[in-house]
Amino acid sequence: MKPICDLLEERVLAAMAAVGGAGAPAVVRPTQDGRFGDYQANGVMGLAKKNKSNPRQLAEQIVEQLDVADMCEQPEIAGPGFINFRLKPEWLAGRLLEAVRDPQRLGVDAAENSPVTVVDFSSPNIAKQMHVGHLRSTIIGDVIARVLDFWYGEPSKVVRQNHVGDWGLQMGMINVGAVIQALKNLSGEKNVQEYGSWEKLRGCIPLSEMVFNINELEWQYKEVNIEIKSDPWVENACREATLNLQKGEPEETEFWKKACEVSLNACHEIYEQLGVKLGLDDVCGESFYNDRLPGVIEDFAKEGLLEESEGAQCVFLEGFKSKEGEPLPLIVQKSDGAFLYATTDLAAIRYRVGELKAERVIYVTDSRQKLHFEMVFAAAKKAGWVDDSVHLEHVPFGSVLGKDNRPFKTRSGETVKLKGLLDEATKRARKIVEEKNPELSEELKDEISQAVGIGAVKYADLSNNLVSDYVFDWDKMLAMEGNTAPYMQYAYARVQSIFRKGQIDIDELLGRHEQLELNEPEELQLAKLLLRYGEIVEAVAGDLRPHIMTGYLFELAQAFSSFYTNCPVLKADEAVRDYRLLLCLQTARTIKHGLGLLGIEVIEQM
RNA sequence: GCGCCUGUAGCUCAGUCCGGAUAGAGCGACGGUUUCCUAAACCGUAGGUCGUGGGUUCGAGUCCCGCCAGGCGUACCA
Repeated sequence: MKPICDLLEERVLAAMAAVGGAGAPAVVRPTQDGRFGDYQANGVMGLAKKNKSNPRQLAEQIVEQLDVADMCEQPEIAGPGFINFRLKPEWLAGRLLEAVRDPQRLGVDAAENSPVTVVDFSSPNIAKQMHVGHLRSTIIGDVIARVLDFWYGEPSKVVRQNHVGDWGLQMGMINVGAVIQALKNLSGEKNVQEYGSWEKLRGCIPLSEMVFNINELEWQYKEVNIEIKSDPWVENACREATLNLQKGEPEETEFWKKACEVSLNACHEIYEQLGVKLGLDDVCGESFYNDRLPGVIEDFAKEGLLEESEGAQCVFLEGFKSKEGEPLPLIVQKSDGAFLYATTDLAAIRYRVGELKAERVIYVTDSRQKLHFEMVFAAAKKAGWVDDSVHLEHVPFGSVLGKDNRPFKTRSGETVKLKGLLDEATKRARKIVEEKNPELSEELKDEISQAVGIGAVKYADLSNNLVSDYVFDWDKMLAMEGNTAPYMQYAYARVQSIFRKGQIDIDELLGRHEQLELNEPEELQLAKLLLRYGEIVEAVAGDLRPHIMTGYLFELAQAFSSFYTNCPVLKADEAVRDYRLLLCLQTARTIKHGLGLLGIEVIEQM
């Protein structure tokens, strides 16, 4: 089904063309105020200005040409030249019925000619547990992938990429850390200073026999950082270990593989807990691009773009300036010969465009990396690796802040681990369920607290405009009132309880109805909102801004709550009862689907 | 210094890309609603120099220029 907005747009355009205004935009929008009808066309005033004609007279001419009698009441001209449309209840009813008959897509058409799209998100580091710093990328990226996947339709054109940090010096560091720790365990608090080099250190313990979990790995990593400060040779040992790994030494490689496995398993437990669709298949980390890095440099050199500056290999791009006003380079190879993240990102672009055949690549990272991506994109274009048919997009987002308006930390100043955060969310939700509905079964309480707790964290994040920072506030996100996950889930549970109480057979209900009537204002309001779902999906897919969806769902849930209190369903006369049941059905589906695109679960009871 | 982002009701924020009608929500405050499908709800009231000064326009929260405040970034971390 074509969105109502688009239908009206077409009709207005046709009418405008008929009075000599072909090519001018119709600017059809939903009205902000119900007194002006449901939709309005604002394009007439612009056209009048262009033609130097009287806007109200022009509007009259256009309205005479307008053919909208099937869907709207007689359009009205208002103010300086707005055309207002009020949709006919019977037309709305018919359309709603059509949407109800499409349980898969809810009457939302898939986009045409959608591009193969890579969504790069989450990107945690090996050897460290995921923390709040990964929260936004992970859930926003997941939402973008879900929305585009639905909007693009079958077959899927969305490729998820988890660009994990699994290479570089930190890999050597965890290796050194693990050995030091193992030695300490064997010989008490013995000082490791005597070893003096990686060669001696690694000889003490067979790397392949080491066993560790993610907590140990992380702790060891921190310990190494401390050791480096007291024993300078440790830093060299880390470099040697890293070098051995890069050379493919079997022992270091095996250790590295195990560390990756342990870390990734921990990440995937978090994804599962969060309900994020990101699998091991989607992992394509820095190490993957390792042997493609020299090629990046070579190609820049071939294109004549490579310049040496202060010992580093750089690409200079127009429009980027440093502090001193000098040209700001994109460094692709450090003076010591090592590659850095710009190099890896460039190699990744080439891989995605060249081998994954991506036509659109979306990077979901915090806004501090904006400049980095601007430069990387510019460099990739300058080198000719991407042409104008490929869209590289950075979706920047703000930080998660604590109540003090500073980056979110624990009381002792540590980074907040995602595991603990999510567990606490569920725990807090559980406490509320216990208070509100102590009679539910334990199993149900668990299910509810899971959905509500995790949903609250995600919803709170997604309902903010991406670019702004937001303050992490348990009480606010778990509140039942306001634009929150629990409010939305509650609205859904209330609809479902109607079907449960009335023992409604949905197939039978659907089979029984060839028509639908909308009479009460609450019914009409609900129907109009339900029919806007497609417009919303399109807007979210187009702008990549999930809060458009949360805003819509909130409005929908409010409209339903109002309908629910004012229009009894099960107690209504048979015909009215069925019309209302259909409204309920579509409401439930839309909330479930919309929350689904946001990666948030619904529950049948709460 | 330069660049980017942000500044809208007591608080949290939509609306700014693409200019349209009397600037919208939620929370909090105040008042009302429960013999009735989940009151984790609903209905109502109060509350705004849209940071600020200019400009463009029939029309500016929205576009342009200046200024103020905060955050972030700004050559070998990611």
